[in-house]
Amino acid sequence: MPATIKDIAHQAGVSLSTVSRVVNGKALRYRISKDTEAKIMQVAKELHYSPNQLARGLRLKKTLLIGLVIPDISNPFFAHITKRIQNLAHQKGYSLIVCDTDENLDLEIEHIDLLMSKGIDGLILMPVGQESKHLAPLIERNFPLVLLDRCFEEIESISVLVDDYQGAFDAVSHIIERGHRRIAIIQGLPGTSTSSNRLRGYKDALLQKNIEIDADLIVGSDFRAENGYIETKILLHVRNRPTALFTTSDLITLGALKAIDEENLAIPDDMSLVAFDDIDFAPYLSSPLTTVSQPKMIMGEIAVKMLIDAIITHRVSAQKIVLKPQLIVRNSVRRLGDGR
Amino acid sequence: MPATIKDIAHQAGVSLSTVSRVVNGKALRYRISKDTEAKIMQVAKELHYSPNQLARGLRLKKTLLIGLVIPDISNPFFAHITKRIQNLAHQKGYSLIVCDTDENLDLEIEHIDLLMSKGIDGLILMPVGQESKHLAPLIERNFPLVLLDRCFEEIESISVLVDDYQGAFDAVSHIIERGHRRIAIIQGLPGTSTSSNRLRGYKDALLQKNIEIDADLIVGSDFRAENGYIETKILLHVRNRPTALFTTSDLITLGALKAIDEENLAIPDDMSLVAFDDIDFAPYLSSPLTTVSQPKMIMGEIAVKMLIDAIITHRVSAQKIVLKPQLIVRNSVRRLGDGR
DNA sequence: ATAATATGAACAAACGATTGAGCAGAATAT
DNA sequence: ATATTCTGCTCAATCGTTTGTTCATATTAT
Repeated sequence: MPATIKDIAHQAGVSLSTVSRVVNGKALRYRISKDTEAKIMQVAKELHYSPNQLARGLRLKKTLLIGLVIPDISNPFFAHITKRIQNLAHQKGYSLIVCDTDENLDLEIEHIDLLMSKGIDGLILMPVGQESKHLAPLIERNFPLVLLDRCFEEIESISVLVDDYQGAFDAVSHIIERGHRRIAIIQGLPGTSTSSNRLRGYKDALLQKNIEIDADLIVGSDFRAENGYIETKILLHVRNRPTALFTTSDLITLGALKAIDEENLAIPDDMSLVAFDDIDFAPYLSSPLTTVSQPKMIMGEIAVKMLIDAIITHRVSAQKIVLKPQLIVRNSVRRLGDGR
Repeated sequence: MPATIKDIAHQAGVSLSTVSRVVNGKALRYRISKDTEAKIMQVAKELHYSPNQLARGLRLKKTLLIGLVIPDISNPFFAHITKRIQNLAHQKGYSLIVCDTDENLDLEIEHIDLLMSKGIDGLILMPVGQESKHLAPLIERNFPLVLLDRCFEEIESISVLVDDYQGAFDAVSHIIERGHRRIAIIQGLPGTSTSSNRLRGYKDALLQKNIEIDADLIVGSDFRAENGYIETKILLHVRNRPTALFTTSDLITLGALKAIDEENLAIPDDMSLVAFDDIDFAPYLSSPLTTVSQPKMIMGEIAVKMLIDAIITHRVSAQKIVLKPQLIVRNSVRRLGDGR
């Protein structure tokens, strides 16, 4: 039962409209006398008045709420991005409704519908990524939407991405330069832009060095740790085992590490590995990990800025912003044979 | 411009109230004919009607929104809890507004005020923890509030905690049993219940084995990585260096690891370490970490259930639920001298 | 002294949904 | 044939704000 504008009006002996104008700082514009203004402000203070944002949102058709839909918030990569997004959004006056889809498209659709019904002013979406037709209505309506990390060819929207192709290309090139020829890739969710671009980078790096692509070395089906664990377990038992692994997410890496550990193998002596997503702990693993680092903070920051700009100007101009990843070389790739 | 109840009413040729009743499934209770009901439902489908939750919230005084205020979402411990909370809340029909306070009390106060003005139905708060008077108004109003991870003596509320004292006691006892006598503790934010209870556990474990408490070995000022890094750096250069470290959060641990690594020391050979918060990567560090594991999922689950119960029954009965942590022994504590 | 302008504030509709009360007409009872 | 009860719906108020319009009264001009 917080105080309302009505309570203030009553107690100050003025009308609702006058109170509204004063508390919104429109006193002079509507020629409210200094006396009345002071009186109202004082009563407002006494009653600890705080405007009901629901009513405000209903009337103004803006809620200062933005939705964030994310595949897995327990993934440090997403957690860091979320932190930056929440932080910056709050600075700009917006609150964040956070939804975790668990990489599940149905849940994603459900969450987006729910968010829309809650009247969010804009949406930052890190989509599951295999389907985009549920976004069509938003695009049509010109609803402020920013796609983050993963994008769709067929959709005209604001997208903030990192150059997954380049990241993968650099990672695999690095492995090759250290003398490896049998390099496996454990990919994430097939069909997502991140996965397919990373795969393309992997293939092109091999091709450029005239290394034949072995379909048996292309495995993986999602971004979670179990996937990394299972695929690594299998790869370690295959005849003609690969000498190096390219794991395309930090969680996949985690699973791979577990499998390698269980088999009593060491990195990089028995198995080389390059990971995607630079996690905080990477430098302190049994073998400091060489990884492709993504500019998480920047991604979050740009996403928020683009979104809020779209909300305010009410203009949504489709564009893709692509950020460069960086290969951080530590010590998880062994130099083989001809290794310089 | 989503469809409203009015649009449906117009198109179906009935009144607003009838539409409202039908779409809320109250058709029979209000004796709406099957025909009318069918007609309305069909129009609703066609128009992709979805109720405006703002208007609904205003009228019903419930928003199906709950606030989650958290000290640092990039901390894996909090990220995991958040994931469980969001997941369960969504299952129960609630959405989550997530706020990160960065362990800053002013921000916490600001966020709580903002959340209240947005009309949240309830609040899960992992407080910074040094101050609680800003919570008094909520308690007085009997507002549904669950304190998670950290609590206050002076506040009567629902609290979901882990037994930090026991966790610390077990951890330090384990270190002592392996022959250590000079054991340092790097604590988090002083004044928080977690920090002081962990410190108490540390002291009591030493006392019980007749080891004198050395104030120089009690350091640390917050839960972040920098703190762990700085304090470890100093501890490593002090005369009569400790042989073991008890780091009281995963981020502190991260900083400590960095410092130890920089000094070219190895765990457990040159320095033993027991951490708090069992992180995913713990088993894969240079030396698998012995840690105190907290039941993150359970914590989140209980918090949500208690909160929603309080929201629904509208009864807030103060109680503290204390969960037991578990010491997971890996390989980061060296056996010294008399080590059995 | 009368007309014109300024000043300060109140009225009322609207945002979209919910809900108790009311009101026709049809069906049944007397 | 009249009174009563059902049926099936509509009316109108309400939630807390915002804002264009109106309307007194006071001030200035003529």
